[in-house]
Amino acid sequence: MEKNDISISVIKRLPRYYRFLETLKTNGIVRISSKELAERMGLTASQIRHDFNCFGGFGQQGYGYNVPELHAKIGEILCINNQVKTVLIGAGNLGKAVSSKISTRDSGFKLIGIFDKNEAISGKIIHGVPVRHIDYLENFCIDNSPTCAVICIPSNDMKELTDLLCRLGITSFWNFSNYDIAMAHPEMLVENVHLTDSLMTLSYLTNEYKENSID
Amino acid sequence: MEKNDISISVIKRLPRYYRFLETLKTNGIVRISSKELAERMGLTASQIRHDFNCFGGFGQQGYGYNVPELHAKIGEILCINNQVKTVLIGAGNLGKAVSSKISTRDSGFKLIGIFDKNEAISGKIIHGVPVRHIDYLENFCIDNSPTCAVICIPSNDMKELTDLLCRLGITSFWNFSNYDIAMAHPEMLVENVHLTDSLMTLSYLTNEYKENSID
DNA sequence: TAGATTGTTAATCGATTAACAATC
DNA sequence: TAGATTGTTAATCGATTAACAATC
Repeated sequence: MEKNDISISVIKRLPRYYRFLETLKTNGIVRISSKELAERMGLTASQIRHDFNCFGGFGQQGYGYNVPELHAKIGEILCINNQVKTVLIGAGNLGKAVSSKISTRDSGFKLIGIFDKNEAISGKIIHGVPVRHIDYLENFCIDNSPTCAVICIPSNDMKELTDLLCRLGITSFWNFSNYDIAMAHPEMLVENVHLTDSLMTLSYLTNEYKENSID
Repeated sequence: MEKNDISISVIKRLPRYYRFLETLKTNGIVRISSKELAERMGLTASQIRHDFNCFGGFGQQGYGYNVPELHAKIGEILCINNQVKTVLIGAGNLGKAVSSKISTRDSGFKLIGIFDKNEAISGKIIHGVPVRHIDYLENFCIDNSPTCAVICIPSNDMKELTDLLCRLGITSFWNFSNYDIAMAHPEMLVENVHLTDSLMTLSYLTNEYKENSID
């Protein structure tokens, strides 16, 4: 099976496998069976074997999986060691919080520019990168060719901004705004983090739970 | 069909419907058909009718759906007007960013306490709520009975913290840490926001996309 | 070899889509 | 009434789980 055939539901589970295997590795655990991993992660052994098999059998019958090997393999699939050039738009609290995730070693991304419309914070250094005024975004992109943009500003004026970024060579977005980039630019890769949607879902579940408790 | 029978995949779509209908309402649009809504949202008309029908038919044959009515109905299902008493643990950049989401009118939650282990920021006011030292958490919960906790601190020491919060009457978590609360406390409601997982998924997709472009 | 555990196919389950009768 | 569009059932599609032969 080709790498490109891994279904999106499997891909969404890879980061959790990766993190979990990292913990096992740190604790010096070298081998694990699908059964034990399933118990620890709250999945079925069947699903784990099915998932791992999507990208080539790395287990050994009668033994299980080699933890460091599997961990490295998943990291490779996730391209954790790449350094995709990335710009951050918006240096408020959310932007600052998010910048530390991008700047983590092995994030797969390299933060090369930060932009904000607030002139008062221009020149401030965040994770080694100076904040520039948003007016410098266009020239910066022409000079440095980032391919990923992280959006940490409100949805107003997002149409102009994303149109500009797409023209300037951005191909993927980590989007924290409610603006629907994927609808406006179907050719772009967009990973959305909709905090308000997540909170609304929790609201629904919390209240449903209460109702059920009463019965 | 009972409210409790709405499947999780439908629930996850409700906030987006809600936001979309809000925009339509703001623009003075009163009626919309499943067909048009589908085109605008990038879904199928069939799915929209199926989804809306889960919580009772609110459309009218030959007419479509009444926007303000549907918007209000979904808000009601999401319990957007509730005021679930909530404490925030961690007042760093992420905590501050997240506190503004909780404090939004119609979030369904009410921020009543903020806690941090950094004594230097004790007494600072965020969205009208003072930051307290984490040592005061226990007594605060005994006095004020919050039922939801928002976790914006690293995963270390999370076991002790979540054990404490569960003992103190917390029943739902908005979890930004990598600690697996749901595995440790299966009886809790947990909505996870795993930023690193989201970024890793984007890393995979970005690199897969590049490979395909070359071919 | 015997026991353990994978890889892989088939069966099941659930979610999405298609179709169309009901009805505004 | 005729046209439009829903509500709802059936068909399809895809993801998860079960089963077991392969094999370490």
